Amino acid sequence: MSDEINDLVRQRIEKIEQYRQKGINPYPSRYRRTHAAEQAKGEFKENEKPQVSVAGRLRSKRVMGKASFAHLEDQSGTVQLYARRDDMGGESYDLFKSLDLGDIVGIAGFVFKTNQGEISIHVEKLTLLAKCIRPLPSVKEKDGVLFDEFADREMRYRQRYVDLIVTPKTRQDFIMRSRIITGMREFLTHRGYIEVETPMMQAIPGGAAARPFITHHNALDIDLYLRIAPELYLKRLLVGGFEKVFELNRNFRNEGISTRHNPEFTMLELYEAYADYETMMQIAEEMVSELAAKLLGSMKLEYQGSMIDLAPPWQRASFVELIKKYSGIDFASIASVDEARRAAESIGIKAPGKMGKWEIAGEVFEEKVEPNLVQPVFVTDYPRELSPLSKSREDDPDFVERFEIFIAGREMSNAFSELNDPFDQKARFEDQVRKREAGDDEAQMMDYDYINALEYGMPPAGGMGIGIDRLVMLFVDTASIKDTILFPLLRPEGK
RNA sequence: GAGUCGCUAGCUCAGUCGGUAGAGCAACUGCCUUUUAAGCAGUGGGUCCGGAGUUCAAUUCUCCGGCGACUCACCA
Repeated sequence: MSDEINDLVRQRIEKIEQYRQKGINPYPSRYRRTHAAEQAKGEFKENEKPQVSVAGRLRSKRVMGKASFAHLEDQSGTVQLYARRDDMGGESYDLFKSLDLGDIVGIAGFVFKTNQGEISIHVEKLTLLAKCIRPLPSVKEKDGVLFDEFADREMRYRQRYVDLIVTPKTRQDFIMRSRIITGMREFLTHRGYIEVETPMMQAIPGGAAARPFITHHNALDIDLYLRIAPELYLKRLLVGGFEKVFELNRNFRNEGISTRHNPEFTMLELYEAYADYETMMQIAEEMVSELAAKLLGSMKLEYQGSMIDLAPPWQRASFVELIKKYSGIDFASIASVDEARRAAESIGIKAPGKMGKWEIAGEVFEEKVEPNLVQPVFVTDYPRELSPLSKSREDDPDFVERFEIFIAGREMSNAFSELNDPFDQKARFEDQVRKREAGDDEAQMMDYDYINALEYGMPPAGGMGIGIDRLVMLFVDTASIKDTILFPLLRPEGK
């Protein structure tokens, strides 16, 4: 708790003292309410006085002598309160007048309609439930327009609880996030998937190219890594005989923070035995478009000024052809690394010496292709060199059965037919180890136990990962990933 | 990690070509028994992010530092 005291806080603390002297407990243990605010309004009947009790936070107050209006807010919405001295008694009315914006109160009374036509609660009994001693940002609202909106982004992230109180969009966006996640669970469980939990602390961090966080287990005296992906554990479960599994939880990557990156982020990963990357495309299309239809009421949405149509089928285009289309470079007809480097440099893309041909192609893709991929598209057939866990194409082993989904210029998903050949997988790991030894600290580590698992036989399978935070960004039309994470990582405030 | 911008009352923001600051809302006092960004009258409230330097004088100028936003780099 902050020890910062200003006059406004002091005044409210003094009110608490006054309440206590009058025998009013400013923090009572419980209050039984009969209705949520929105529900209470639904009880209105002409010429009747339906009794309700509600509880919530006082968000506005208009005292007009011996009568007052206020708005009470709970999670369901807001309801206006009407308090009259003659109906509740002087002492109780004085308490009402002394309330501050932000106080949490219980209200018992009857539902009626004001002259202005707003269904309200006529207060008969007021109970203080929690005194708010810190002043809230004084956001006001008329016809859905906010005045003096709480705008300090730093404060909104650091004190998300305040942001949630005063910024309706923040509340709505996180409810949307919850619905998306719930919707995904339903979608997958209805298809026979089971949800599993695999280690977040791993001795060998695998399944992605990223720098991990390191932690230490004291009793075993070993270093452990926070997982960068659950992939290798989920595929061990395919070996074990679970045929449809998913995990929807956090990954941790020790990398930069940006509008699109938070060190801990939420990923859906799913794996299905006897399926392949084509199956994953169908699941992605169906799941995302169904969620949009259900939660947004439309498969079209506006994201940062662009109209995006999520209705299936989504466009499909190969990695190589997209690069050719947007950069003019045809990597399929380029034989040497030097030639690839010259081609990239000719369009202003740097290609450091240790990069291979397809890594250079990856750079060109990021630079020239990604920003153009506004409508949903499956980018297919990645080079094997960039895909150490994907199964090679049978007709062209230099490429793999893999796709990434791009929407609004962002990678939303990565999926492939899973590499289940232990010999091939071991060779790919060895290749990664060489890159690692050459200084690529994002190359993957050898995982002999994973190879061991594959040696028992993993059924052919399709798998997919979907970045949840980014998908939520799309659905709630926000430019920063921080607006989809309740408590994004910020540097601690120095004192 | 680099660059740009920002940090002034509880909140949203003005402002000071260097002479220690102002508005609206919020708060306090008074009036007001159907208001709703309520209204009217009055009052209080600030180490102007921190430190150092220049100066008679720094919130303002310079430098260093802190935190944030955005862009870039890394990445999903």
